[in-house]
Amino acid sequence: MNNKRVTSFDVAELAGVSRSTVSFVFSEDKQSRIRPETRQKVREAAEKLGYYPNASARALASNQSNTIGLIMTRSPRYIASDNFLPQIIGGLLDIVKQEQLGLLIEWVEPGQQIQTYLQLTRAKHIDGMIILTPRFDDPGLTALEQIDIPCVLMGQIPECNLPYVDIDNRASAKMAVDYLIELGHRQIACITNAATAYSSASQRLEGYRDALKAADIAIDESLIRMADFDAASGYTQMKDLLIEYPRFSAIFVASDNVALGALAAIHDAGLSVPEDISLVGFDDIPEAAFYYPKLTTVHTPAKEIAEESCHLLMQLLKGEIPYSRTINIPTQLIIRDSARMIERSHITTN
Amino acid sequence: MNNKRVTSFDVAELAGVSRSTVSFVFSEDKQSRIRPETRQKVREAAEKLGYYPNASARALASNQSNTIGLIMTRSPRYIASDNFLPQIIGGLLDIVKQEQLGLLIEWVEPGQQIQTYLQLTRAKHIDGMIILTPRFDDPGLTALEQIDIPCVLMGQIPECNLPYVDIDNRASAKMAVDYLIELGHRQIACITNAATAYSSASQRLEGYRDALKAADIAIDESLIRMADFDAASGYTQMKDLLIEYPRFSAIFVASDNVALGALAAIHDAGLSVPEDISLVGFDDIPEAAFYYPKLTTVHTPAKEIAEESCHLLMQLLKGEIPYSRTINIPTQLIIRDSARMIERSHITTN
DNA sequence: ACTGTCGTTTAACGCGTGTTAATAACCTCT
DNA sequence: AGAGGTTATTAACACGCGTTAAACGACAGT
Repeated sequence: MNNKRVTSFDVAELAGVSRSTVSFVFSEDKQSRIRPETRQKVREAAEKLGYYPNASARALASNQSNTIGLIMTRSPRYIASDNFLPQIIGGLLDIVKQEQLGLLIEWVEPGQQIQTYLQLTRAKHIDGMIILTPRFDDPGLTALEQIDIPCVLMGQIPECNLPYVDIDNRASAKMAVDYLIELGHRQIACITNAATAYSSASQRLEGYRDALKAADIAIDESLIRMADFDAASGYTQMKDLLIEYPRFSAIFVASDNVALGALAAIHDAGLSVPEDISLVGFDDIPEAAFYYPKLTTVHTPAKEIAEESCHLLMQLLKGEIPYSRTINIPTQLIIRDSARMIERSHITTN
Repeated sequence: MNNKRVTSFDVAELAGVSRSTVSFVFSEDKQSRIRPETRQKVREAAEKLGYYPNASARALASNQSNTIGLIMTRSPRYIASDNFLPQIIGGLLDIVKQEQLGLLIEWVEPGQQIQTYLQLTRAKHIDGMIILTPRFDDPGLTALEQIDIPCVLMGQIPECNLPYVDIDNRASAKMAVDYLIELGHRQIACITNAATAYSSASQRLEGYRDALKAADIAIDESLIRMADFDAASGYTQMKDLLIEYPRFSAIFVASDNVALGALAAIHDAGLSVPEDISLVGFDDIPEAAFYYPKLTTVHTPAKEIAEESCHLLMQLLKGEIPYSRTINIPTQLIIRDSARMIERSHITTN
């Protein structure tokens, strides 16, 4: 019906007050300045007219957009098979809604990082951002350090001073591999979750190495493979591994997504888990408990990570000095069915 | 360094032209109005100063935000385990980036729909929106029909005239069940993907009924269960089904996510797929090809759906009249390993 | 009745850009 | 060289709201 746009002026007119008063009513913080009855009048008028404060005008005048950005560092092709993402988005949406903020999602191309980050923040599209799985080789990060833009990394980059929220990837991976060693395995392969340009991938790989070293097991580089986030890459890498070098009784796969593919490759090779090969995953995505066999894996509390990131970012936005600029979320090994004690039978099997 | 905000005025000054000229240069469509050399000068000045046009000011002046919204109808709890979502987001991000648009993600609570939709569009946070898996019982949709807001549904709602992009859920589900019937199955159970308030769920259930009717098989309501998007609900429903009513040789599970849980329940019951029970899924999420057994399922081209939705919305935004306001994307039955011809052995097994 | 005080309300300016209508520059042709 | 026509540029207003400083009104005390 009412095709005209409703502005605060209209509301003011109907309520019999000035436009400023309307503005005061709608900026909650200084409520004390307005008399309750006046505020009530304004609210009613706004309601009657169907008034919604214009976000752009507000952003322009106040110089804040009340929107934060979630920056993804992979291409849509890989985003599409990232089962960790929904958990992150779910967690963020929850908080962002409570806080009346908007959530903008963006994908940044390699090589475009600096420009994209600057564009997003300088243009005030967003007040601050959360960078999901940052990369070592991201030149934009140092740019962000210099300019003072509110920003939180989901994942840690060594020698980078930006605030971050992360798990201890290295220790968690070590915990997983330690478990395999405890079970008697000595020949343990590894498939990473991604290329080592991603900090989580290289850190998890380090954890794998740590565990072997601590147990005095020589590291066999040919037992290490790099996957690419998704099940398909896990399948490929596992298949290769089985063909080229079948001398291992256990494997640490640094992502449940990838592990699913690995499982399929093992099945296709006529072997089974954990009878022939023990497998420990990483992430504990919701589906991991339903894989066949149910995955023993490192639980990464995605929701908590999302929430902490969001809170940290909001503190930075408000100018509060956070208790700590770096937050580590504890992980936990979830023991299910995909790993077991090594058996003699294995040796004959392979 | 340059802590002052750079405005088009600064650029104009450096380039020795007026602010309007700068504005013309940055609004690509009317490029012809500016002499190439002038444009070049402006571009260089902008580059040197690190100028990024302010999004809010631009949105305010032009009355368009160059941002579209992706509206989710479920709670974060269910969003977190939606493996279809990454594909949608990946697809949208791809196009949105090409078109220089922003993508805002929002979750709408039941009961808040009208308010949320109005708020988002009237406040010009977004120019238009895509509503993911709309619900029958969403009163906001009729509101959207009346007011003229660019909007595309990902999923069809009967008696709703809003533009939509969808697959033919009913026919696709029938195709899946037809296949089971072809394989000789007569006692076929069904677990839906969600509550029937979601259009896709009720439509897929109808397709299941259609197939049985067409084959003159009586419909046994006790063989029908409703799941809730995720594997956990699939597990629960399947377990119930196996305990209460084990007289079926095949099952149609209207979502791969849910199917994963169902598979786990079947395994836990000591049965196997497809030896004891044949299963056909729906969606063909990327992981489906790696489940155990590899899922026979209906391929839903998520990326294409995302792209078409986005394109349709953009046409609406530009005021072009689209070739068609409703787009149906064809699906396809992907035959893998989870369904097979019925065997006599089955009868003894159950 | 007048002054002073405190708590409300308002006028007016600024945020940075898009865009129209008018001006200026330039070129061609007689 | 001047008129007419085309193109390049600019001045000025609009967009809707936040916010500061000033105006206003009520009220108490002398």
